[in-house]
Amino acid sequence: MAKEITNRSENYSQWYNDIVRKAQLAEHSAVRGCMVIKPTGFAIWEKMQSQLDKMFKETGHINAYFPLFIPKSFLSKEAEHVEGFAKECAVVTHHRLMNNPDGPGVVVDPSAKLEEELIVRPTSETIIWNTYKDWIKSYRDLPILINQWANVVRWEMRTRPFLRTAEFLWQEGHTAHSTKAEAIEEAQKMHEVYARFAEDYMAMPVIKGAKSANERFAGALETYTIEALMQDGKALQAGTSHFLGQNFAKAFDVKYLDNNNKEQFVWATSWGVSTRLIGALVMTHSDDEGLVLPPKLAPLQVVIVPIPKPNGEIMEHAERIAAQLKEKGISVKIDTDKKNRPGFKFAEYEMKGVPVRLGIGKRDIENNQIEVARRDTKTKENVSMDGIAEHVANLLDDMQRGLFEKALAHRNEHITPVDNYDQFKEVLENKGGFISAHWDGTTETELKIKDDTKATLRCIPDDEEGEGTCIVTGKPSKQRVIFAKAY
RNA sequence: AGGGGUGUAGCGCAGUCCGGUUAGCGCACUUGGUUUGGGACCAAGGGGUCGUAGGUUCGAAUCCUAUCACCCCUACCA
Repeated sequence: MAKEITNRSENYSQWYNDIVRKAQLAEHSAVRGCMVIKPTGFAIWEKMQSQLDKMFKETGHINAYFPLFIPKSFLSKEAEHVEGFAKECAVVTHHRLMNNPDGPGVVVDPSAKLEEELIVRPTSETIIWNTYKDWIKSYRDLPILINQWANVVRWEMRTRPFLRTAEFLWQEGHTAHSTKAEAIEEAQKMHEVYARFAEDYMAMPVIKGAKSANERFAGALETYTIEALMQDGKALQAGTSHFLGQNFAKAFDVKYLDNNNKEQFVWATSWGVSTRLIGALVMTHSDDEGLVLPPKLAPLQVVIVPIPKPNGEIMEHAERIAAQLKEKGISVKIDTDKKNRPGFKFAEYEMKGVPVRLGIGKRDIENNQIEVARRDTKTKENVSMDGIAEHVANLLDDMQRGLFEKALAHRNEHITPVDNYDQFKEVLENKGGFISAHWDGTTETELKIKDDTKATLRCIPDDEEGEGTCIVTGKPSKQRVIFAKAY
């Protein structure tokens, strides 16, 4: 039987594309740069959404929805913001079509030109702060802690499923505060929420830190990031949280009266994660056999395969076990298909990343046992049918932990401290991964490294101490920072 | 955005250079049968505006022009 998925060692990009397609997460659409997220891929997103949404609610946030379209003039109100996004905006210029006077089909009606063009949101700061202006009058109106689940459009030249698409789904939190300290605390709190989600639910270890001035969000004073390492040694920015200072408040004139009856500008944050996390999930855990998912985010956690095929007796046992699993909150499906043979199904479910597969046949029933196969290690064991639900529940926990530990080990093996520029280049070239090095703190040095090596400054880690000297200039450095080639 | 490549059935491809019966092959799909504890086998079927739009020609998957999409390598980005 032909191998359906390219090996990682052969062609990592192709491997990624194969997984996305074969595990039916997404496919290319008729629209340039836009993908169709298929039911399996969307189910993963729904799992992520429901958990994140819960965490946002627990930290006091509520959901709302703002328009898809943004008046062009709004975008230009914050100078750095417009500079960051102007190059990748979709623009709506007309509001009507007409029959083509010169032939078949329809054309844009030239008489229907918009007075002011509309931008399809690349992010919503401007429309939101234009709205907050009306909502905020007094310190009593603050804080505003709002999140929205939405789609955004960034007109990218090169796209890849989930990692970079012209349209993507995300959440964006936008908060307004009366003090600087409170806004910084908010940005850091959400940074922490993202890190916890990545590690506890995606089983994906991340480095928490701040972005350099050069890598900051357009319009932010500080950007906090979680950076993950993919299996090919490249870094992926998995979530960012921004302290926006008073930039947007000033651009949109959002002021409040404090308790001394004095006008003050409002302090802002924004934070977001996107469907890119699905790409991160794929590239963190999957193998040459297909998708591997952490149980907490797997749309289907357990599949029961009757062997060789469903019949009355086998189904009786299968349904009983399925009921026991559901009792414990485990999602389970019995494969009642009679067309394919067990071997085919095994390969199929491995490709799709179902964490646990249970095989039940005549032999098992005679021995009061069940065959339990785990996707992550590809090992099988026979387990007594009594207490099987308990066993599977523990197994899922083990797998969740095991996937994190494995990813963590890989990540830790690929954080390499270096003390001079030659060593930096050598490690980047031959080993890849995160490189921990001293840096003098200037954009100039950062850009030189990028020009020389293509590595970017991923983050200035929170938990790094110890002074040193910059590997490029020899100037003093407050702490080591993380460089890597990135997605 | 620059360079290179590819578009032929759901998927993977041959055919294109050198135009000429009814456009092929493998997998997948349908039906019947035999199988069934790690990707089964036999037989008979169904499925194509050859990416799209023009053009050249008696005749175009094949030649010409335009256009769109995707892939790889660079540049930019969640």
